[in-house]
Amino acid sequence: MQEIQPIRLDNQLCFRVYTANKKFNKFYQDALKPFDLTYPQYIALLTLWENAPMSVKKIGKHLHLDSGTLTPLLKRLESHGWITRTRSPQDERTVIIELTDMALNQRDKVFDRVNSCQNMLNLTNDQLEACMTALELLDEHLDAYNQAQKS
Amino acid sequence: MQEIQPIRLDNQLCFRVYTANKKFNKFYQDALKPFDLTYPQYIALLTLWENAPMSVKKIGKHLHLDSGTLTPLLKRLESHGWITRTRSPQDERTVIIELTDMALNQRDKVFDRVNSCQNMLNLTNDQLEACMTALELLDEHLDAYNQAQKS
DNA sequence: TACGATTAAATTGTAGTCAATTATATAATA
DNA sequence: TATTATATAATTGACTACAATTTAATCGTA
Repeated sequence: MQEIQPIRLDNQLCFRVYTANKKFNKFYQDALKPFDLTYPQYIALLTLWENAPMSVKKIGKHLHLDSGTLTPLLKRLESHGWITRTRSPQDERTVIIELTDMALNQRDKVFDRVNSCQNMLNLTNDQLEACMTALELLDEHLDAYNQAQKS
Repeated sequence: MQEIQPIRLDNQLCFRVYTANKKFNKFYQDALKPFDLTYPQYIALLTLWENAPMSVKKIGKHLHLDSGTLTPLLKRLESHGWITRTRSPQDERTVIIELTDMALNQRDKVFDRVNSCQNMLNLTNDQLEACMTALELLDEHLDAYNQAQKS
């Protein structure tokens, strides 16, 4: 006969991640308030600052988001003047996202603000490294599980 | 003159947490599929299995969720037969959530299924502990920041 | 060339999240 | 006691997130 392991919420790693994610959201809500950006909009801009111009598909690959999430999000960024959306003349299926001058001009201001907020988190490099390592490991194992379940 | 630290998405701890959270969601979507539960519904049940009966307010304190999230979520759990929602006769403002017999009967089956899926993650106790510790630390620092910004 | 498969975005529907407001009940107090 | 303040849920609106479907364009191939 099998012994059932009772599950306590506070012991659960998933709940720690879930909670940390929400607190990070709040953190960035404060950090990004001067720019009227949400966290998902911010990470979309982050990848664009690195790689623009990009197709919606490519952005989705970087952020693990599909068009159901990205299309409205990008329309909001467009209406706020951060990006432009244009169909590629070479392939009319793809939409090319480019950064506006405003987005390029604001980049360092955003970086500056975020960096200074991050400094206020008072995490040492060692602590930060330990967190990154732990999450990378977790990521790998979750990937392996999710991959295995697809088949 | 100040040097601006460029921000790369893949280096960002927030993005690791954001990604891990989504992968955990997918993990639990698979684990909970036999019970037709979402992850937020599952953690609501977890705290109820520990503490029921509970008011909506008290559940919200445990999960860091407000009534805007909980009211519809609990209505779904009710319509699927997991819980009952009744106004307290002592204080008509509060709604008391109780578990149904079905929820009590299913508890061990859910635990069993989740435990066996967690085993498939192949994380050693040491690795699990390291992740928990890292996230607890992160939690504290995020709390400290968010608390400081309120004033 | 024409037709079937594939691909990229957009759309639709369901669910979660939070801020802000509203409705109702209870508590505090003038 | 009447009025004000406070507390609890519910509601509304905006934004994510994802599964499933739809639309349109492109590719492969018979």
